[in-house]
Amino acid sequence: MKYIEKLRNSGLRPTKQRLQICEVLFDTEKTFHFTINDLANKIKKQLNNKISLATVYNTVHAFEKKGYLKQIPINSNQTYFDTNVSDHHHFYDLKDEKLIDLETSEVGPIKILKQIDGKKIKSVEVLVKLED
Amino acid sequence: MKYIEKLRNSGLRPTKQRLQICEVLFDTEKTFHFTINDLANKIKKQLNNKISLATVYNTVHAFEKKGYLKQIPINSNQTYFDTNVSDHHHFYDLKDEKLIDLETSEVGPIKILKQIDGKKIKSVEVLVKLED
DNA sequence: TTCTAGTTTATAACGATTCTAAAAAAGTGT
DNA sequence: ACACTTTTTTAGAATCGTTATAAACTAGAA
Ligand SMILES: [Mn+2]
Ligand SMILES: [Mn+2]
Ligand SMILES: [Zn+2]
Ligand SMILES: [Zn+2]
Repeated sequence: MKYIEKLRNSGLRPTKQRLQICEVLFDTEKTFHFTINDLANKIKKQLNNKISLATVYNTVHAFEKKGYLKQIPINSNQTYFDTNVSDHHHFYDLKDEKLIDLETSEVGPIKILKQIDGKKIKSVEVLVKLED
Repeated sequence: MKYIEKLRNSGLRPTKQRLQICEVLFDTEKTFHFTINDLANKIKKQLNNKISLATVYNTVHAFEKKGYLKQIPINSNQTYFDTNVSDHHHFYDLKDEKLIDLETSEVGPIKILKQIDGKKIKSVEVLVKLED
């Protein structure tokens, strides 16, 4: 299995559950956005297999910490994650409540002209809200 | 009271509670960021007066709908609001979990080179995450 | 195999937010 | 002032996403 090494190198034991979640998250043509609930449902359908919700939470947070997932800063009752961990931005369709990727190359260079003493910039993320 | 008209013009009855919340939110030198809980505490201290938490929620949402407050897109267990309703951006200090304003004039012009069919851009918000 | 630390699991707990329904207040007309 | 309607406030309950718990299980090492 191609994820065993990846997990081992991260200090995460390659358990059956983690490998299955890897499949669902990373064995895809395209990257995607999801909530924990989305993911739990996807696992059930796609793998015909129940993984405890607590494990889904634990795994998603572990993967996020290792940089295999990103959390998307948006206001929602649920937290959104992204399997696209490259630097990029998002459209948020307010009506459909859907996220759409906006690549860095699709946004002109962003100049931050203010500095905060003793702090470094870790990331710059743009959220473009859409209406009809 | 200077907020009576403002509320009436918005179709909101100028109740004692709403006027008091207006004072706390808008009778300040500087704009600020807050959570519902922050606000409830501020009311208690500043006005020596209890307002039901449900009313604080209702009022904040009513004010947001009327455009007197903005919600800040950020991932936190609590929702952050902003009394600065002008178009502007934010730094987020990951360590101190604090928001800092970043004015539009302090960010170079942002070009969005991608369009979504049938949708208009409502807002463009930048979140700059800070680390030490 | 035996041991140990890490992981999974069902379930409880937590906490921010929303809902409920009854009481209070605001607005309107007389 | 009064009667009447509509909006608002309120305490408390309910909801629901997320986190904590603690017991059972498992991976990896010796
Ligand atoms: Mn989380
Ligand atoms: Mn809200
Ligand atoms: Zn994305
Ligand atoms: Zn602000």
